[in-house]
Amino acid sequence: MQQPVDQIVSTLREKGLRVTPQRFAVYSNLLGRADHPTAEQILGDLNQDAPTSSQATVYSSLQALRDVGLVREVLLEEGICRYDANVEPHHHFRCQSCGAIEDIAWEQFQSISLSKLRPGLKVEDYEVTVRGQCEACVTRN
Amino acid sequence: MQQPVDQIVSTLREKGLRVTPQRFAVYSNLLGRADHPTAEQILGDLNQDAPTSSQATVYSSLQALRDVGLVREVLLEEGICRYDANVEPHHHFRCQSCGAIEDIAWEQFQSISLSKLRPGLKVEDYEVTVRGQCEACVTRN
DNA sequence: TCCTAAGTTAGAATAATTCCAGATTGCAAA
DNA sequence: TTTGCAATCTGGAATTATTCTAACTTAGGA
Repeated sequence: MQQPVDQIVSTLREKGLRVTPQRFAVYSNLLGRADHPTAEQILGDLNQDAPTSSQATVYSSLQALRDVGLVREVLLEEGICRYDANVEPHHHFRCQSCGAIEDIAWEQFQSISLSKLRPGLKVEDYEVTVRGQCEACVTRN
Repeated sequence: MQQPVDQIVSTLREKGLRVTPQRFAVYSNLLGRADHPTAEQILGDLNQDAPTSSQATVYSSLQALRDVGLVREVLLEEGICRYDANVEPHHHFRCQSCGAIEDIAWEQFQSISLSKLRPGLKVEDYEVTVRGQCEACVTRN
């Protein structure tokens, strides 16, 4: 998941975003983690050692990244908006016990047929959310 | 979708909830509409003519109803939590243009096979979210 | 190097939801 | 039918997540 600095910089440039230290840090942080953090968690991460970004900046960076399609939001819990730098189509699993979120490969549900949906609807995208218990929680109980 | 008063009352009782005018009103309102309102919309509805419920009560009623499985939340937009009294399994379609939300019958995606998911995961539930444009918006453009 | 539109900031504002502590009430049992 | 009380309701304050504002800073093209 780790990408070299140069590559991140050029990805941002390609999308027409100016590369600021804050914006770079937000995107880079998101690329470097497998979980799906909230804006708050990213902010905490970035400012862990020394203050580098204000909260308004983290929010606006995330919005900018989302607008150009480098980041997508993941809505699985009430009132909690998480972010994901993996924009390859994929689905999500959420553990009802511990809250852990895992990616599910797109191919899992490739069989889905949208053909029988009410005619007139123009489908652009779809996503499957699976809920249950993760391996750790299953064995624990 | 409209249910007789007695039936709503006994449904609530069966779930072990006390039947208060406020709780009844929230559930009844939700049963009577096809859309997926927010807590705020329900509150506005109930207090349209005369004040009947405080906002704290609407929130807590929704929580109580959700806890016993009479209502489920629908998370399709960032920061917006909607409620749905249709707890029969079904999926959702959301129009990216006008924001309209439609139910999709469960059978549409019954073909989904969860067998190939990472072993160890215990699946309890899943839901498909489809995004695109509704008929009205397609024809408008 | 300079210029300026884009980005950043702290702090205030807004919005959604929850908390609180006292008043009320549904309903089970007498 | 009354009664007792735990569950529920209430307004207002508190909390949390997010956005706005207006002044300051800066990335990067010319």
